[in-house]
Amino acid sequence: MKKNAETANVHSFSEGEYTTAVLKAIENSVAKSRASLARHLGLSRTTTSTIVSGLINLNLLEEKSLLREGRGRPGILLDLDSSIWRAVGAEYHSGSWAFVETDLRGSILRTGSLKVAGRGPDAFLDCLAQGLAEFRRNVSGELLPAFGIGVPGLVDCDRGLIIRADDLGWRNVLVSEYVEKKLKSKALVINRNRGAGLAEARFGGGRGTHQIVYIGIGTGISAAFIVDGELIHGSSFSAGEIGHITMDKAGPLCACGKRGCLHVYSSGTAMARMAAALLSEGKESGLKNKKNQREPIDGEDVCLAARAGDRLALECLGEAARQLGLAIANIITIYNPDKVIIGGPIGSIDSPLIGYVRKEAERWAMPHAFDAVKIERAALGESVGALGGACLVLDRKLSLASVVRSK
Amino acid sequence: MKKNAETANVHSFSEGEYTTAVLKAIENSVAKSRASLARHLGLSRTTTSTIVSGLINLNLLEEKSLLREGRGRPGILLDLDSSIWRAVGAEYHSGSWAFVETDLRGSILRTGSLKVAGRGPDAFLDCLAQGLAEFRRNVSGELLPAFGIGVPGLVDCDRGLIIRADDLGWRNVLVSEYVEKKLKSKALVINRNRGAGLAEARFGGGRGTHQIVYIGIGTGISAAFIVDGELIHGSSFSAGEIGHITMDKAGPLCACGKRGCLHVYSSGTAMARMAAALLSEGKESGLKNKKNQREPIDGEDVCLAARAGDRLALECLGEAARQLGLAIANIITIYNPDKVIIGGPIGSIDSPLIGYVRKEAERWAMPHAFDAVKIERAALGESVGALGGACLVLDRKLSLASVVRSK
DNA sequence: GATATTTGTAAAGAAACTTGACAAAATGCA
DNA sequence: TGCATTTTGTCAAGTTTCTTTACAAATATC
Repeated sequence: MKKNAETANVHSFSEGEYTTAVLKAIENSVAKSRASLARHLGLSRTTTSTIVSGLINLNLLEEKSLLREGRGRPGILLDLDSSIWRAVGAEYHSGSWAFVETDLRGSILRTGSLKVAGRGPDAFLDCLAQGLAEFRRNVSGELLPAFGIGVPGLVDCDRGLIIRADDLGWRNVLVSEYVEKKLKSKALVINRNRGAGLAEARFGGGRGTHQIVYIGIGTGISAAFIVDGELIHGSSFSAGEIGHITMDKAGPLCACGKRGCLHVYSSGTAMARMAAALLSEGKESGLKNKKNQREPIDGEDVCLAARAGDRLALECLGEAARQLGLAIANIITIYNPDKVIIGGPIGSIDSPLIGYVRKEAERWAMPHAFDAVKIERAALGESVGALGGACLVLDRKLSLASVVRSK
Repeated sequence: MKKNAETANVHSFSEGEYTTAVLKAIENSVAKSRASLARHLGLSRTTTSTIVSGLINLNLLEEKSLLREGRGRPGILLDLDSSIWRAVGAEYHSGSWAFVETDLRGSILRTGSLKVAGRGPDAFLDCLAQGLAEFRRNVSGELLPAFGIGVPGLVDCDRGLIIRADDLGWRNVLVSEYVEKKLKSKALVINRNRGAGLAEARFGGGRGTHQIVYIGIGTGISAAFIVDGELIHGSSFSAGEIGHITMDKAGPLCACGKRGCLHVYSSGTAMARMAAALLSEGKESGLKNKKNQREPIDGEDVCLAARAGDRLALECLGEAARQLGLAIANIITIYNPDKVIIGGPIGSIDSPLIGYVRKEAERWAMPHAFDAVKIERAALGESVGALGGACLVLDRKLSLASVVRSK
């Protein structure tokens, strides 16, 4: 497809509609060879061949084995070329920056981290730029010239800034601007939880599904809604903020000033508070030891104890699941997703939580919608937030790779 | 754009990507003249001119006045041509079929209705086919060869059937198949409430917004989620069924078998039940007269009485709004829409309901999301459901018109 | 009234896609 | 085994779509 000179990118290789479609079809495994691509996209085999050649030249695709299926000459299996291009993503989490380097298929090749020295957005940004500069030095291939960055708080993805992060007390942190100035490379910013959801949708359990809901549980709770691989941002970038839906108008006071938010029942913070309260009532639990060590109990401790069978911890999880299950039930009824993925530092733990949630959701969701949904634990590991950042870069691999090669 | 012969539509006129884009740009008023279209779509003025000529030839666009803005030669204002093509939509509602004829801009030119004689899906379908056959005879222009049909219940839009309509006790009603056989014309089927939401999004208060939520309140409650003009169907076509989200696990029993559904608090049925209960307690109200007439009070009666200032009716509305407002607050927090449109037979009445809901929603929604949303009453009138059907036809005006003209 | 600016169209050329043909590589059947 | 059948991938030639360049028409500004 040709473009007007006023807005055109002048490259040796076309970035047309069909080129994107070919890449997507291969990514989603809906087509495997040139001929099946042609059938799937309604293009001639010839054109498909030309497009594929271009993508192979750009090292975005590679030919693999032969496809022996049915009779006739076997096709050549095509897949993303994982040998050349690299994406770098970052995520800020509990005082540190985590970095990942991935190939085009989203496989993590290398990780890194850097603890932020100091407080406030300046130290936060400074450490990010330093960490990225260091991390990109050791990239094992050709770097796609952009960084994807997962950060806490409400993010304006268009302008690349944190509108506000209430936990940290920050407002209007210009992340993209800072990184782009320091590193002379494009920076794409996303809420870290939404990024994790995107990563799960693309590379985790969400592969091949149309509508997924990712629910990230850590100290807080938030969600990501993904329709056909695209994140729903909302009109002011707050779609998915389920932590502050009201479960009970007369419930306990939440930090946000309202009462009975999901946050006060089912977040890691809530689990920890509940456990501490029960312990101070004198109930028996393996968590006592931890308490004696003067380090406060957190949500992860509770989940791990529950996994080990601790009765007090199980009680806390059950209580959290009662409200979380109801919230998920209502989301399933409202939104009718294919899949609900439970992740985040707490949600990823192989604890009884997901079983409780599933049972509760089944009880309250509309049966038709519940029958269509699978509720699963997140498939990806710890670096999923930074991987979410890398997703943003990988989404643009075609244009990024073209820019590099046209130089 | 050329298509492979295997899947191609052989027409005199191209239905390419850009042609669709030109139509959409004009519909959404993002561009007005050939030159502004060219800039907006990144095309040359020449190509844009060619595409526009084709659309004018097909009577989809027309030239209107000159655009005198700034200096230079004035452009020619383009708009949808409302003089030739007609779309027909239908909706089933309380025992009758309603029909509308619209022009390309969604203006209603003519309405009609037909009462269904008999019960059950056979009479329902028979009457639909009869009514459409009669209604299309008097179309005032050229008919786009498809019918858009809004029906109650859970609808499989791909296959054009009612999966189930619990209120009526029906299952697997093959609407498209029947209509297409009887009328030799394509039939597009949608849930009537979702259709109404689509109509409001396209032609009502939702014009120009990105994410809208339409909430239809009649005897039941359901919603439609529309992102960038496209309806979210969900994985099994039940996205938007908010009538059966659980507001209170210990609430009153709902017809669906669960407790405390939104339906039992805020539907028209619920309002009527509440009013009847208060009356039987001996409370004073203008609704008494109605009751004496041995015709049961319904939700509309309550809303109309409330509008007139009746205290008992106002109490019922306030009670309904308390739960509805909370539900909407949570939807706003979760989904962060630009606009929430309250419609349906009950929601469309200019009663105090919307004021109550707004107040309640403000109280419980996350402030950031609430600040970004407008809560409004539906702008379109009674025939909105059938207009929703017509929307489905108008969405395909390009290909439908091409098919007709290529004959 | 002259100049600058913008619009819409025409003719020629470039780019993208298709058609038809053919060699290559497999299967299926005699 | 051999031969017909099927399917893939590519080449050359042709068609369609879009762009570039050029120009007349219609307005605002000075």
